[in-house]
Amino acid sequence: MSDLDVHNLLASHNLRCTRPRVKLATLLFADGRDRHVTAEWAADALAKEGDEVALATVYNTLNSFVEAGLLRQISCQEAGRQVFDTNVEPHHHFYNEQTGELTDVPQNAFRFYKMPAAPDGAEIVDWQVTVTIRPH
Amino acid sequence: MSDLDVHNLLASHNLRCTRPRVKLATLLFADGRDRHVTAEWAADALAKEGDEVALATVYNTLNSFVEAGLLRQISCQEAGRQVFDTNVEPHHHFYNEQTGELTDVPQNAFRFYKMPAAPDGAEIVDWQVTVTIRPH
DNA sequence: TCATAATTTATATTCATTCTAATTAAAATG
DNA sequence: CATTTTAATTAGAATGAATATAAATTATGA
Ligand SMILES: [Mn+2]
Ligand SMILES: [Mn+2]
Ligand SMILES: [Zn+2]
Ligand SMILES: [Zn+2]
Repeated sequence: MSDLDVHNLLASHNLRCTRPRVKLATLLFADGRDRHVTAEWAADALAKEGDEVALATVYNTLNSFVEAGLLRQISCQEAGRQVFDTNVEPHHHFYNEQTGELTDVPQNAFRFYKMPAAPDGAEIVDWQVTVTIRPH
Repeated sequence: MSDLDVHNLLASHNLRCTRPRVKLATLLFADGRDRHVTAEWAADALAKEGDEVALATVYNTLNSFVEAGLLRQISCQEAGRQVFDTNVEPHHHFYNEQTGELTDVPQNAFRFYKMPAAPDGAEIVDWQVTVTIRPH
């Protein structure tokens, strides 16, 4: 993903093109890989490249990205810290209980022939599976 | 669940029978209902009954109950606070996105004919589904 | 270029949770 | 029952993640 692509990505999501946003968008989206990151991880990764960004700005930016639909906030495992997922499509996760690492599982890796009905007065809007795995 | 039952429950899990533990065990297990509670909720509930217990003790006790297998710690939704589940059997959850409320879904409410294989070098130890629901 | 509104940032603040260390209480022992 | 031992409780301090504040900076477009 080129500088221009990052610029377009931000612009097309109504996000002003600022240094912290360009750096973070490049870090998170440039290679198209799925990532599950914390604010601290992102701040450290930028710092290692010499691109210091205030931690408050990292939080602000990640939250803006969520609001813009570029990131999704996930809250499975590791209670106590927010994790941001670069994959905003519906999908599931492997959770490695040794390392805490999350890995994507495609939506269609599960096929159910029985699902619970929604409780009265409610509708199902989403479902996601967390598969806990253990290295052996 | 009588006082004696609570005493036996604690004793059989190698937990000394202290006032905070009796109060919390009664609050959480006496009526056999499934509950998903935070430490703060439990502390408030005890205080309302006139059974003040220090918040640190509530945390200590809930964590002891988890270690003893009386509670399970769940970490879906509402990142930033621990939720303790009185149902320690494998099961799934409805998550009401309006209220944040969690409701149990029995393990057998899902039947699948396709599940992902575990990644190389790992085995699947557990899987759980969070079904997000919205009142309509 | 200039004006305006948005963003960044250092810092303070909030909130959930854990830690510390002194006190209290439960169980075990004689 | 009295004593000893060991574990649990607690107030208050400390930690750590995340947000709020408010002053300085910057992006954008007029
Ligand atoms: Mn993912
Ligand atoms: Mn449950
Ligand atoms: Zn740009
Ligand atoms: Zn008892």
